[in-house]
Amino acid sequence: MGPQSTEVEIPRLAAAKIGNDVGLLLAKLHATGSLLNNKALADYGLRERSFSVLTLACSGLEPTQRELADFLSLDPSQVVSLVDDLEHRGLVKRAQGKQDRRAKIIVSTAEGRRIHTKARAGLEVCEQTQLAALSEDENLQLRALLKKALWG
Amino acid sequence: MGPQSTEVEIPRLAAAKIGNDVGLLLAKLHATGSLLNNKALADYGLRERSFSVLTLACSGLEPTQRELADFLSLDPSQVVSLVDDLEHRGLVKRAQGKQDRRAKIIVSTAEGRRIHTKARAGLEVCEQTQLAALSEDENLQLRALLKKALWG
DNA sequence: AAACAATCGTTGACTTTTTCAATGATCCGT
DNA sequence: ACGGATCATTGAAAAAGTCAACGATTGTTT
Repeated sequence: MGPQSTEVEIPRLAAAKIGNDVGLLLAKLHATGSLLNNKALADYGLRERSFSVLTLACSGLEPTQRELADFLSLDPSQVVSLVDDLEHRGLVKRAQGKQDRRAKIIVSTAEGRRIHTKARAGLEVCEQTQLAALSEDENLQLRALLKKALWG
Repeated sequence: MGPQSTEVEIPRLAAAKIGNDVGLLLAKLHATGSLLNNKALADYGLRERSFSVLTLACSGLEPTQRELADFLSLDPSQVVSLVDDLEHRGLVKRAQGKQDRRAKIIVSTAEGRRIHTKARAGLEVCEQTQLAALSEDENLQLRALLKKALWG
């Protein structure tokens, strides 16, 4: 079958023009990454999104649900589900907004922070696996470029 | 409300650790990009995915549906739907596989290539808009890094 | 050559996710 | 105090994703 490395082989179709489309590249890397991430997070009963919410709840930034929805590109109703789940499991809790009593601030519990620390460790291994083809420098470059593209 | 540029402002939550997660950055850039891309493609009755299929059908690589599914990270049944739609509109057609008569090769029609050329032009404007914060060099770097991460 | 397991595209059922409008509570500007 | 806007929440409808089964065909084993 010819030479075969342990790496993922380049698919024949990558030669097409579309192999340069940022949209497709993002979609594909995101798809494969999500698969790995969700698998890694399953050990802690989390998925990519609930992990994101948990992380932000642990950040000390005291995000409101609206902020979570905007930041994570989710519908507000989806945030309700995610927070419901995390709250039922005692990992986060809803607190009343400080200036705005309509808003609810999501904060982590001690248990939530415990789980988050563990899960994050698992995820970082996972991320390293996904970007194994990149050097340390390139890894940092990629993050920087993505951030710049998003927020200038 | 303080100074306000025409650019997207940096959300408060981007300061969190998760603002460095490759997974989240990919998800977010992909989400905002898809929105723009689908909007741009709507003029031609296409969406991101059908455009991808059409592009590959126009590539001369004669992809099978299985290859499309693998390359685009889709379930084979989703490819069936996408090809059905494009075929009904006369943009692509199914041809019998050459070595393997089970497989079906997706090739573009003249009309398909015509639409594709137009749609691609629209998309490129769109991509440029999305990555406006990046310089020409950075734009190329980003593509290169994404490709390397995917295929080494 | 006959039998067997594996693969391709397709279908249909099932689950999950997304989208959207409506609601009560609260905020803000007038 | 009034009116319009925003927040979280609910529930319903639409879209997308997942998965197992099928006929046709392939490659392999015997």
